[in-house]
Amino acid sequence: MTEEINLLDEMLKEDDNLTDKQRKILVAATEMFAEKGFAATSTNEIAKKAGVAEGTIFRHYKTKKDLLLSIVTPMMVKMLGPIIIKDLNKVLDKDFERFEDFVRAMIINRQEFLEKNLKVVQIFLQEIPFHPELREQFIEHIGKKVVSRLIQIVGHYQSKGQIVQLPATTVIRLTASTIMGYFAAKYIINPKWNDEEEINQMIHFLKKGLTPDE
Amino acid sequence: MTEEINLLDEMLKEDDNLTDKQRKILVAATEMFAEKGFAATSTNEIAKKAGVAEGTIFRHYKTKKDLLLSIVTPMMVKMLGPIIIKDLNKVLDKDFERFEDFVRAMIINRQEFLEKNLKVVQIFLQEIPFHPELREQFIEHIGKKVVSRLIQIVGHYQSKGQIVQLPATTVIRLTASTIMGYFAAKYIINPKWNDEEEINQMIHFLKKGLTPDE
Amino acid sequence: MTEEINLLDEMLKEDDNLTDKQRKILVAATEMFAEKGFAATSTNEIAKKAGVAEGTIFRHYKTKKDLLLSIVTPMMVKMLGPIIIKDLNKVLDKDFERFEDFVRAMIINRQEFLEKNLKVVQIFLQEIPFHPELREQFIEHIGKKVVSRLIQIVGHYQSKGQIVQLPATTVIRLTASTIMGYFAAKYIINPKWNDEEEINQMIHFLKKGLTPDE
Amino acid sequence: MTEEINLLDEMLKEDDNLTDKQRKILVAATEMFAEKGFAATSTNEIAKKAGVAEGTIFRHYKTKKDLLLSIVTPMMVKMLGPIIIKDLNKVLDKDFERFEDFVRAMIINRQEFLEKNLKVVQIFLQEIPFHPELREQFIEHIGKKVVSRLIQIVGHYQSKGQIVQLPATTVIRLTASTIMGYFAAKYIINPKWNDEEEINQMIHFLKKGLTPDE
DNA sequence: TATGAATGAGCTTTCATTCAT
DNA sequence: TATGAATGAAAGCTCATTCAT
Repeated sequence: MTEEINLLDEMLKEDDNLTDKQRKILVAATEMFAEKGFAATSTNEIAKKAGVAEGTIFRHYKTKKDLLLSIVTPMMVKMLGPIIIKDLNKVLDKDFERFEDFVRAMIINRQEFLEKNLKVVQIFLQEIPFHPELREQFIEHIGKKVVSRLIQIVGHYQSKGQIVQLPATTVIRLTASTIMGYFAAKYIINPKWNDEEEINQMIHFLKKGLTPDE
Repeated sequence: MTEEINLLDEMLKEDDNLTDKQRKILVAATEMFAEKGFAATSTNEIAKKAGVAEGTIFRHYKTKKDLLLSIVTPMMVKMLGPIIIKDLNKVLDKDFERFEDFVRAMIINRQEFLEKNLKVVQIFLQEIPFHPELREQFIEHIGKKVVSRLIQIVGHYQSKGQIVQLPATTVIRLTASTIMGYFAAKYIINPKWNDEEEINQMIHFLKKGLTPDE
Repeated sequence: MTEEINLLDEMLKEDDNLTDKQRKILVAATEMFAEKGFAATSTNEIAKKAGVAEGTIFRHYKTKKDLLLSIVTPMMVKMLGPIIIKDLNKVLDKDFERFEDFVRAMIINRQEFLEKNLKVVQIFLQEIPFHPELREQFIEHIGKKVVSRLIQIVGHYQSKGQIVQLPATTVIRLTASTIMGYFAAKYIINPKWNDEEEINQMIHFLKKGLTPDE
Repeated sequence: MTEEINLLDEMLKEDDNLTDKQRKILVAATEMFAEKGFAATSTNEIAKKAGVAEGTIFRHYKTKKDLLLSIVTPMMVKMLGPIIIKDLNKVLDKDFERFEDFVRAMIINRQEFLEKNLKVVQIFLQEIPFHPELREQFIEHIGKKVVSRLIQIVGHYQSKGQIVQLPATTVIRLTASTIMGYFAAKYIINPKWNDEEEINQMIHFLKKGLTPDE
C-alpha cells in the first residue's frame, strides 16, 4: 500500500560509495541535530554517538555545516522535490473526480512521508530560520515547482465548478493550513484521537468551506 | 483603536529597577537571538551590540540561558497569559452575536499583538524545540488556560446553533490553523495582498466550513 | 585562670576606628580563608557573608591581599610576638625549678592560645607556603626573637644539669616537634583521648629523652 | 644503595599511553602547583610552561582539578601505599634486633623517598586542607594500612621489652613527630648541620625517651 | 581510509577592582 | 562612609578543524 521511502535509509543504501562509518555519522548527526539543534550539537558528540573518530567526520564533510546540508539538502533537492512532483502526478493521473478525493489522497500521501521522515523534517523546520541558503534552496528548487503545480490543480477543480473562485494561492493556503494544523496537532500535541474520523471531519470542513457560493 | 502593548518596551519601562545598561542588553539580545538563534549568538556579540562590557551581562543574568528566559518567560507568564485572558474577556464581553464576529475580533486582536512583538514571538517559536522547560512552562501557565477558555467560547456558539457540533478541540484546531496559516503567510512569505480582503475571505471560509450541517 | 585572648576579637574590639562593617568583613574573611583558602575565596563571597557591598571591602582594604595581611600580620606582629615574649617572661619569671615544669607550662599556655585562635593560625599555616613576604615577616619579627629566647632558656636548664648537652637548637627542635605533634594529632585527627594523661606521657617522654647521659 | 624511585618519573615512564605532551603537562603542572598552589596557578601558565596549547591540557584532563588529582592520587594510591607497605616489609623482614635500628632504617628509607619526591609531597601537603576528597582518599587508602602496620611493629618491640608500655598510637605519634620535625627543619629551614650526627642524636633521644621505666 | 592528538580561537563565566552616586 | 553597577582582563573550558601517522 505504501511505496513511500525513508529518506535517510534511502540515501544510506542507495549511495554505494558511502562508507559504513559515513552511514553511522549521518544517522548519529540526524539524531542529535533533531534533538539539540545544529548549533548546540558538537562534532565531538556526533563522533562519539557514531562510534567514529572526530577526524573521520571531517574526512567526509569538509565542515560541520556541510554535514547538516548533506542531511537536509538531499531531502529537498533529490528527494522531496521529485517525490512530490511524482506523487502529485500519481495523484493527478488518477484524475480524482472530486476535489475532496484529491485532498484525501494528498493527506494520506503526505502523512506517510512525514511518518517515515520525522527527524529530517524536524531538523529542516528547526534550522531553516537560521540558514538563509537553506531557505533560498527550498524556495528555488522545491517551493516554486510545488506551488505552480498546485495552482494548476486548483484551477482544474475550479474549472469543474467544485471549488470557490478565490485566488489559487488563497485556496492553497487555506487547504495547506488546515492540513498542516492537523499534522502539527498530531505530531506535537500527540492527542489520542481517531485519525480516520479526524481526517474525515477535516475534509468535510474543507469541502464546505471551499464550496462555491451560490 | 489599539491598546496592545509591545512586550519588550513594556518590560523595559515598567520595571523601574532595570538599569539603563540592562535595557540595552535586553534589546540587543532580543535582536540577536531572533536573528541568529540562541545557541549561535555569543555573549560577546550581545555585549558589543548593547555597548556594555561582557561582565555586565552576567551581573544581571547569572547565565546566558537566564537572559533568554528573562526575555521569553515574561512574555508568557506575566504578559501573554493575562493579556490573552483579558483580551478574550474583552472579546467575549461584547458578546458578539455571531461566531464570525468573534473570529474577526480575535484575528485583529492577535494581529496587533504579533505586529508589536514579532521578535520575541520569533525567538519563542525558534527556541521552543530546544528548551523543554520553555515548553512545559508554556503548556502549564498559558496553554491550558487559553484552551479551556476557548472551549467555553466554542460551546457558547455551538449552543446558539451557529457552529457545527464537532468536538470543541477540533473546532479550535481548524480555526486556529486557518488563522495561523494566514499569519505565517503574511510574516514569512510576506505577500503583497490586501489584508482586509484576505481576512474577509478567511472568515467567510471558516463560517462556511463550520456551519452546522442541515 | 586563662588570660589568653582571642586575637581576632581583640583586634576587633581594641581598634576603635574599626567600623561595624569592617568587623563583619574581617570575621567573614577569616571564616572563608580558613575554609577554602585565600586564592579560592572571592571578594564577592566575603561581601555576601559579611552582609556588605563588595565596594566596602575595597574602601577599607586596598586589595584582597591587604585583607589577608590585615588578618594574619597583626597575629604575628602585634600579638603573637609580644604575647609570646610576654608569656615566656611570665613562664621564665616563675623560674620553674625543673625543665619539665617549664615544658608543662609552655604546653598549657600554647594550648590555650591555639584553642582561641584556631582559624587564624590555620590560615597562617595554609597560606605561608604561597606568600614569601609572610614567611619573611614571620622569621624577622617573630621567629628570631622566639628562638633566641628559647636558646637562653635551654641554656638555663642545661647549666642546671637537667638536660642533655646537645646544641640548643636541637633540644628546641626535639621538644617543639613533640609538642607540635601532639597539637597536630589533637586538632587534625581529633582523637578521643585524655588530654591530661597524654600530656603527662609526653612530658615524661621528653624528660627521659633529654636527660643528660651519665 | 637506594632503590627508591621518583614517583613522577616513574609515572611518566611506566605509563605507555602517555603522550609526550601529556608528560610535559604533568611536569609543568607539578612545578607550578608546588610553587604557587593549585588555585593560584592558571591552566594558561601550565600550558605555556609545558609548551603546549591550552586545549591540549583539557583533552587529557577533563578539568583542572583532574590534573591535580592525576598528579597526587597515583602518589598515594598506586605508589605511596604499596611502596610504604613493601618498604616496611623490607624493613621488618630484616627483623632488626633493636627498635633503634628499625627507626634508623625507617628514617633513611623515608628520607630517600622524600628527597626524590619533594615537589609532589609538597603539593600534597599544601592542597590537602582544601580538598576533602584528597583527605578521605589518603585516610582510606593509605593512612589506615600504614597505621595498622605500625601498630604491629610497636607491639613487636614492646613484647621484646625494648620500649615502654604506652598505647601503640602514642608511641607512633611521639616517634613520627620527632622524625617529621627533623624533616621539617631539614627541608624548610634548611640548616647547615651534619645529617648523620643529627640523626644519631635523634635516635638516641627516641631510644631514651621510649625506654621502659624500671 | 581512519585515527585521535593537537591546535588556538572563541566560548561562557568569574574576578578584583573602580567609581559615580 | 557605603553602595552596587560597571568594568575588562583573565579564568576554565569547548569547539571545529588540521594533520602526522
